[in-house]
Amino acid sequence: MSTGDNSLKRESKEEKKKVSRRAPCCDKNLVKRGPWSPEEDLKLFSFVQKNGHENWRNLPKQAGLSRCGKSCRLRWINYLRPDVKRGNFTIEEENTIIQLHDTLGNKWAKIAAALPGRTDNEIKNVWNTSLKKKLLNFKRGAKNYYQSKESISMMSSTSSSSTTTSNISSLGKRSRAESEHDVDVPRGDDSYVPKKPRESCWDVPGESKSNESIKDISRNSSFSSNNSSTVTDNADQVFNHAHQGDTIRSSSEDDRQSMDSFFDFSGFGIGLNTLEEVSKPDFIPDIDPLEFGVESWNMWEGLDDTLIQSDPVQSFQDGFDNNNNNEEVDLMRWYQLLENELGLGVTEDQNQQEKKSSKESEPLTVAENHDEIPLQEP
DNA sequence: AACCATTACAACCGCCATGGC
DNA sequence: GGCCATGGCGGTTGTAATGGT
Repeated sequence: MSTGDNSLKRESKEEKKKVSRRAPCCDKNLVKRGPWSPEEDLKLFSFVQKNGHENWRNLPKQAGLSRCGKSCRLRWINYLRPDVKRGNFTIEEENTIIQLHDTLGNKWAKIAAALPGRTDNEIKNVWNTSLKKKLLNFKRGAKNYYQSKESISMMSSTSSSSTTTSNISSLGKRSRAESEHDVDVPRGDDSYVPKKPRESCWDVPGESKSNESIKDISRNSSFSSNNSSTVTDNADQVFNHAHQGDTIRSSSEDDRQSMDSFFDFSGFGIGLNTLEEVSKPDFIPDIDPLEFGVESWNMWEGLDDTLIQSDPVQSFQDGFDNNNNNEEVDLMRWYQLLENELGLGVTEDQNQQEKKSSKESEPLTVAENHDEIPLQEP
């Protein structure tokens, strides 16, 4: 076959492709785009409540909206639908997302199916803007922790000399260059702290997002009634109510913040195979945080933040030195659990031996080396 | 106060799956 | 089986809000 034939064939194929290419669902010049106004929300909400949504393509026309049907559908599903749960994600929900993402990948719709009231879009956003980074920090922390731990073991077993100090530093510390080459971490440092989430235009002052949204109003005021006047009246009520809008602090903000501090170890955590975009050094233990379950996460959350965030190695050592403190005992147990999970476990006997040998040889204690093993960049 | 960087989230885009004809 | 319309999904973008300097 000649090259001319080939080009003809290719052209006809492309032509066919061009011809068969579906026309856009709506004329972008004729439909409105961008953020939805309260009036539009009101129209859509009222219409769907009254008539349902059998055909999204025709809906805008029937509802008096100059929007693409697809846009209406999205707005309804992601925002106006009565059973959409607003507000911040709970720890349990975030844990579920992490678990499911680990097994399903970016199957947001499937993940959303496991979280009633949450939309795939919302979950996707939370993952991309928050959870992914938190887990990244968590993972990075594991690296620091185990590096530090490793260096302590080395010191103990070799009756370290003064030269060890610098070794510890180099092992435990992440260089600036290293930090700056990390993937997807804002500001190139280790201190990612999510900002306060933005409030929706429908949020009501003094109420949580989830308490007094348009959806709840609809539920509480017989919005589902077939009586059109009732629908309209209630829709007006929604409209008026919603536009008292002012920024508020959601009731679950505390949950969010505690979760943030929970995750924001800024250098303490565990490996995750869910973050495929993160290049993993071989020596980083790659365990699945999902193994811990909600109870374990909650236990973490219950721990003193300073214990977790300031210096896990210190905490680790303190655990041996002060077993009377329940929290520290728990922490110690958790570390052991973690180590066992990682297959890097230091057994109880080894711990005792290590402690003993370290006392005998009197190396620099972790406490003394505190400044030498910074887990956070200043 | 102004500017800039960053974040969170709503919305859009394009592709794919499905079902009816 | 092919075509078409529609809905669903995941990736990406746009932008308001926020915080830091």
